[in-house]
Amino acid sequence: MPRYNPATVEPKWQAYWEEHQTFASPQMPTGEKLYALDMFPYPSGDGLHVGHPEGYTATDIVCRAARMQGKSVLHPMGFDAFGLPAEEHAIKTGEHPRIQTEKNIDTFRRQLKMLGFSYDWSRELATTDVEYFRWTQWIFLQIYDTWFDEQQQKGRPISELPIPDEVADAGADAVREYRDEHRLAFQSFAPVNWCPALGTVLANEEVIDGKSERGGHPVERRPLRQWMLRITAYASRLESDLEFVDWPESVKALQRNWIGQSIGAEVDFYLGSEEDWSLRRPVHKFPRKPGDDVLRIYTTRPDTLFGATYIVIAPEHPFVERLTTAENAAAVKKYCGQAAAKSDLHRAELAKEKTGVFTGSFAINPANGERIPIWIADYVLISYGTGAIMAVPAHDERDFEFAKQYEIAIKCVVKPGEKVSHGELQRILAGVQVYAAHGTAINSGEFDGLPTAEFKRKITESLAARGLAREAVNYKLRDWLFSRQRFWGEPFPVLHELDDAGNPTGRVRAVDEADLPVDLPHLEDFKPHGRPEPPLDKAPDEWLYPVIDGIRYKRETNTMPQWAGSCWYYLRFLDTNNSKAAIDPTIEKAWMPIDLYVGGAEHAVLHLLYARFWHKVLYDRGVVSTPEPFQKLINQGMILGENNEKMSKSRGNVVNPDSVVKEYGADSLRLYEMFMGPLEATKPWSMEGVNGMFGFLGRVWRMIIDDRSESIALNLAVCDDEPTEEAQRVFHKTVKAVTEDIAKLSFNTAIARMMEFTNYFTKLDRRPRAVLEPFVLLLAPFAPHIAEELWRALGHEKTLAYEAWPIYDDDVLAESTVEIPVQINGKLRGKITVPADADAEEMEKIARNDAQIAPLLEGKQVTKKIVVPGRMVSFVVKD
RNA sequence: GGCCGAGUGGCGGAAUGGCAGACGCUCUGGACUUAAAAUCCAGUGGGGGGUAACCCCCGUGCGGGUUCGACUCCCGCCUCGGCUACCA
Repeated sequence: MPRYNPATVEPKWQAYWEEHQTFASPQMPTGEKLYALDMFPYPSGDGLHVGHPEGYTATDIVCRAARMQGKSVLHPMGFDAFGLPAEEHAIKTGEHPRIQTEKNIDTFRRQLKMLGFSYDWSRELATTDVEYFRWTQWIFLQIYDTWFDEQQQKGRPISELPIPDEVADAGADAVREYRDEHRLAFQSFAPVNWCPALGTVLANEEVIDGKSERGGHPVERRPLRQWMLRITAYASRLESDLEFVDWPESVKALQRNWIGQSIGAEVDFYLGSEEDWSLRRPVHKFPRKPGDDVLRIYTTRPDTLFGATYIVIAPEHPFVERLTTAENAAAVKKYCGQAAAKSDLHRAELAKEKTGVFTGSFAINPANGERIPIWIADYVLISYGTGAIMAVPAHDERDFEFAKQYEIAIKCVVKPGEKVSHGELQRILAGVQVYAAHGTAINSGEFDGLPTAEFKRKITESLAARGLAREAVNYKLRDWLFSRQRFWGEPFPVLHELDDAGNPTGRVRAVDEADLPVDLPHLEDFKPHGRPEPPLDKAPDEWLYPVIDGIRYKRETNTMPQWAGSCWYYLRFLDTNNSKAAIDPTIEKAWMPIDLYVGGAEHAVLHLLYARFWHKVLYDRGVVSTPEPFQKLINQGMILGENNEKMSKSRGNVVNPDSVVKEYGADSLRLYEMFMGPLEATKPWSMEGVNGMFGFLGRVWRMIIDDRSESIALNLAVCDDEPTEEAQRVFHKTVKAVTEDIAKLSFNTAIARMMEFTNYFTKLDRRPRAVLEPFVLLLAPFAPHIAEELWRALGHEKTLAYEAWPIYDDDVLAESTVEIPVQINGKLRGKITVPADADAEEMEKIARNDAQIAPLLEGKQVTKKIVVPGRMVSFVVKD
């Protein structure tokens, strides 16, 4: 009777593991440790999709194998549970988002357990747990309490910030403001997407073409007081420390790209009319902040200074008003107003045609003393560099486009190298074609003839000596807008002081650590209150207006973004239930860093960058012991639908793991997802493929179990014979391949090797237990339920989870003879069988005498021969 | 436009200088069965030759190159996918 039936086998072993706490990790590792982590999921209402178990199965295999290899394994799971959908649901139904969130978590937990992952469930956490976000708030306070020391390239306590004398002399408020300006968490005004019709602020992804995603109402951009995190301070370290982590080069490239380091120069252009203004500069040197008499620009091509024919400043540049002459005032005002109304995205979409407006003012080019016009255009961004550029239309595509549009002079100062055709060269020299690459300087006075790289260095030095420029480094990375106008997020542990009239004084007070957590308040309902301020403005007064030492405060009503919770969950897993600290330092030292982190490529930039940033702050503040959290990273590939398209509800090609498990069992699902192809590849789903894995597990079952017996009984072929030499070889080959493939995360080939083992032994009617038992152990990480059941049937009482991993012997593997290909003139012409240890001479002799080869060599002259012992023989011949 | 990745049988894939297509799916034929399912056995890149064990030719997106030998390395393209987008 007992055919392979996962429906009975799998729940049985899941219950066993849970009852025996089989996969509980030790608090501290003994011996070698492995911390393998999955990117925890957002528990959406749809439940798990088949993409989730791909990465989860991979780490599970690694962990199960590591346990059998004697390592201390930490393998936890949790939930990134804050998020918009639960809040949207709450707005619609009035039900607290926590209720919906917990329902979804229950579904996810059930599904994860159904798949037999060896998580230590006692460490489960959700970012929405009050006891968890208590420490998220605590970390925010650490960040708030930190400033970045540029000299030391290190975050330090704000109490150690040196206060300049003039600030100290200005009094306590000035000192407080000075500190606030330097904190890694600071307040700033930033535009939000305010939708008056919905009465709420929308996230960027809820705005489509300037309209709300729901209802299509118009959305305006409005500045709002927000919290920012100074991630830019860490840009250099976030960039350079990538060198030390074992990540895919593509992900490193993505992060480097996002950080976007560029090296160039800041150059001051004089705004006044004084003839020899620059003579004053060497005395003063290049000032840290430019004065009102100059416009400071950033360029990566200081070598093109002689070709700068105009200046562009961003519409938001502080000098706009000052530089605009009376006759241009109306046009400038109109232009800047339009630019402000456009979102960044919108601005980019409309970028096909460059627009701008002339201010009426001019600036002096410090390289050649030329007077050039100053324009305003939205293709220059206020948030990058100095918000002002020198435009060199001959050598920059954007400037070229703009100059053509507004008929501004185009002056070629770089002569292209040899790669350019004659016609092109003429066009470039004439200024009718743009040339952005390197070359040789022309029309650049004393610098003529210099190659670009050298020119860059020389002119920067020369201008720097005159106090007109300096080398400068810029980053594309922006400071992190860290607040959201939402209910369902972590409250900030921050209080705003109020004066007697109830208005904010601008003084901010951090909530005492002892008073954490700051829980979310009770709200009567979750409907928008119709103002751009966050929904927590609706909170009851007892929550919103605490009084401390006789001073009345208003709580911060912004909440943290969803990223916050995922920035440090990997630390909390080490010490989940610690009520005294975020994490015990001894435990942290013992388990960190994460040895294997697996997740989707969609998190290659933001999540990983944000988490690395927090980690570095915590490192600087002595909370953690490693500079980087994620030592090795792997992105699992996307699983497409059976039609080769992205899985989505609208395409109707979503595969539900519940139904797959119901029909084939978790082991087949796990095995199939690993067999589909390389972990990192994108690959399409196939139900027939799952069925194929089910068939394989059935063959494994019948190889060991007598499926015609009424009760569980071993197949009659299972015996205590000594395995034959060939059987030994097959077995050892399997052990070696599976062991090595798991280490390489090459699970598809590991499974193929186990299939070969099964094909071989199924054909035998004497199957030695001595190889079947260790085979079951090899299979266990991939298909743990059936492996446990077979292990039990083979007469073992306990779980196999901690049985010693089989070992292989290369000597057993070695065959006495090997088959070697023989090539003539590069073509395969025959095969010879030679002793495995045959030397080159012997192999050549056998090849020459081979019945296939000999006739082909007859009468020919062998001009060259290549013999690789154990590999191949190759002859080059001519008539 | 930029960056990254991928193109190998009917399909998923294997081989990362040395016998292309391991392993699985599909399909075909056979065994078992009253029959079917399940299972087991055999075959399965294309073309050609031989009674036959077998043999020959072509073949890894396209065009060049390096090499005794290239799916693999180099140069130039094409196609598809992902991410990103005026960063001076």
